[in-house]
Amino acid sequence: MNNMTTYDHIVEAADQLFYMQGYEHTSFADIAEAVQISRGNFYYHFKAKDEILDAVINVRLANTRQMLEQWEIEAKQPADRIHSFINILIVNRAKIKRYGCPVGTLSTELAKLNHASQTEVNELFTLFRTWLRRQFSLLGHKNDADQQAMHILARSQGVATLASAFHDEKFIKREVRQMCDWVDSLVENRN
Amino acid sequence: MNNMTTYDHIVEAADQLFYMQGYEHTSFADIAEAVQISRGNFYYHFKAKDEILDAVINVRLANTRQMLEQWEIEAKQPADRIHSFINILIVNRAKIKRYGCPVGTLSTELAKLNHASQTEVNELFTLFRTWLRRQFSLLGHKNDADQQAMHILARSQGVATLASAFHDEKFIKREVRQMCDWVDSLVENRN
DNA sequence: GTCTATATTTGGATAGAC
DNA sequence: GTCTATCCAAATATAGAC
Repeated sequence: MNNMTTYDHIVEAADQLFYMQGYEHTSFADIAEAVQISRGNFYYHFKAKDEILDAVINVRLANTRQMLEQWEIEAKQPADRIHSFINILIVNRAKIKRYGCPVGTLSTELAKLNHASQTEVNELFTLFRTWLRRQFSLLGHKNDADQQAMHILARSQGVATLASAFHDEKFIKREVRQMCDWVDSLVENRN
Repeated sequence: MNNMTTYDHIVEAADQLFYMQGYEHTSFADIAEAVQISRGNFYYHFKAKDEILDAVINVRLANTRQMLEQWEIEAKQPADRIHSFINILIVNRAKIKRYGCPVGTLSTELAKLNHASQTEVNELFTLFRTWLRRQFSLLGHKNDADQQAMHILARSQGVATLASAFHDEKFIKREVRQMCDWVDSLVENRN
């Protein structure tokens, strides 16, 4: 990946910094230092800070779509696919413990800033929601698939928030197990 | 309540603005306008912005303690008390839909700012956690009372986050009912 | 494409009059 | 206690050289 353009480097660094420090708290100076370019150089690639945010969101959207596709390929059973979703809490637990969920925290911040890109960030949530809904539907829960999707999304968000507040990885593991068990119980109930 | 001091007015306005706009995004100018005082006047009451935050947190801690005491007086059964907790999602649903949970969102923001007052904000979470733990214990779940407390805290947080992202009050009501039912099921299992 | 220099604005904070 | 005036630092953004 050494054929990455400066544009890509900026977006990549901004992505990480927005996650770790928050969008507003991250300055051009911060990003410039991470990418090792001058502040002035930014404005060749972006008109304003908002545009970097949009670029970051678009990258996240693309990555998320790819990840969801991958999970669908890797697991044939919808229950296993939902497990894959729940398991990102485990896979990313180190960062979640420090910075929370990248989607949830950005969504929350932009809501308070009343930022124009709120809708686009929430599209990230919608991506997960729609994908989960389809899996629950395949599981045989056609009537309440969307409600189950929202339910598991919410629980994941809550786990990320509290794990971050209490810096507690064991809590993550415990809740993840509970959620997976709950998904499995849905399968059994169908039979 | 007209015998409130300027100090009180500042803290009250800051409390609301920190909730609605976030801590960092709220400027002295914002608070000054809300309280109708000059910017310079702040520094008679507070040495720095951080001190206003501390004052806000202390007020929230006091209010929370009082609220928890009240719930304990109003309801004799632990299950009903836990219902009272869950029901703040309904009571405050209009604001939650717009700004999320005042505790969770502040905790998340301060974590990203790596702010010195993180610990104090999380004391708010601990207040709820300890109180809930006691109720679950009284319910007969002595062994896993703390886990139940964390579980219901996390679910509340998740509901607040998603309700805010999707601006969905019906979702709040549905999840609140589920949580209350879950608490009731714990009572039945004990018998 | 990238840099340096600089303009502009905002926000936190201080000094001192009233 | 409250105000006005002001300082200082940081942050976004622009201009123009290389």
